Amino acid sequence: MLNYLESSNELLQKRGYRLTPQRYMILQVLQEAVGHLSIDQILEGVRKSYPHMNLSTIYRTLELLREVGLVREIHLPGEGVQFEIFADHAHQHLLCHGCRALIHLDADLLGNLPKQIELQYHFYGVTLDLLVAGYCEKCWSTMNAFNTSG
Amino acid sequence: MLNYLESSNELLQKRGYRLTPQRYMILQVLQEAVGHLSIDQILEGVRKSYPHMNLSTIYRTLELLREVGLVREIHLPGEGVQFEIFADHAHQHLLCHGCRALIHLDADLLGNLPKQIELQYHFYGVTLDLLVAGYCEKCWSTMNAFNTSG
DNA sequence: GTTCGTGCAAATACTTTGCAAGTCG
DNA sequence: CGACTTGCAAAGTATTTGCACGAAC
Repeated sequence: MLNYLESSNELLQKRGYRLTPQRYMILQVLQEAVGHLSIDQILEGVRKSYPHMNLSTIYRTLELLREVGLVREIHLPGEGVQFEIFADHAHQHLLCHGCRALIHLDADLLGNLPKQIELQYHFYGVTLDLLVAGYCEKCWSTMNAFNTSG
Repeated sequence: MLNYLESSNELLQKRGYRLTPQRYMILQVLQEAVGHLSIDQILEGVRKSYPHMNLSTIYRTLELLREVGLVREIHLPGEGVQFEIFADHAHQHLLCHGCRALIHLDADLLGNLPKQIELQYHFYGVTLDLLVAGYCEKCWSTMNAFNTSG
């Protein structure tokens, strides 16, 4: 997928930034990842090919890439920040409050909501992030053992 | 709303915990708040009536209350963790990547999705959190000034 | 008296910043 | 040369932990 990295380069240049080796490597790691990565995972990933990579460079780079719209950050309860390539798809997670199990939902649950919101609120390039949190069967019964009077 | 605090007490007791003055105050502050509060806001709030309140007590208490299901944590891009009384309503935020403006959406955008998910995934007591992120009109044009070739 | 909870101080973890040196246009 | 970047070290924040003391069961 050189195309992606090339177009990233263009975008950065237009904003007066360079696609340095470090930035390139970070984008590459993010791109090759299936989902979102934590700061540490990114660091690790880059260090496989460039052991010298510095943590503060990661932070600075991610902030830059976020600002120009190449990556986005994801927050999930109980976890640190994570990052991923900015893509035009909805995120849908199902989280159990009890055991903190996290499931990715694939079904298209949100339909044409994005369009609807763009029109209604004059927002553009919107992505949706749905977090469904509740209790899985197991944790639910644990909860209820305490909740029901008696 | 003494009822709420009383039932919190019951719940805690059942799990072998006590509703100490500190915990009581924290719940009270959260309850009186309109929306979600940051750790600092909670500390501040409690200190109005009890200047001695300690930060680590806040952390420990929130973790406890979260675990028993009385409060929940909320993460929004670019902000620290926030907490609120666990209530059975959906959160819907609209965030601008550019200026980080945050808008609460009131409309009922998600319909019967909760029920649907409970049935389909065997999760219970689910709440939904929708984060719609995009660019507001102003930031969108700024972006485009850079994005369009030329 | 034993378990639970708090305050305080110290330890960790996470993130940002300042600066000297290197790279690219 | 001048603007942009990085690595490193240091400074900041945020969060967690250990422990002695006090309160509740």
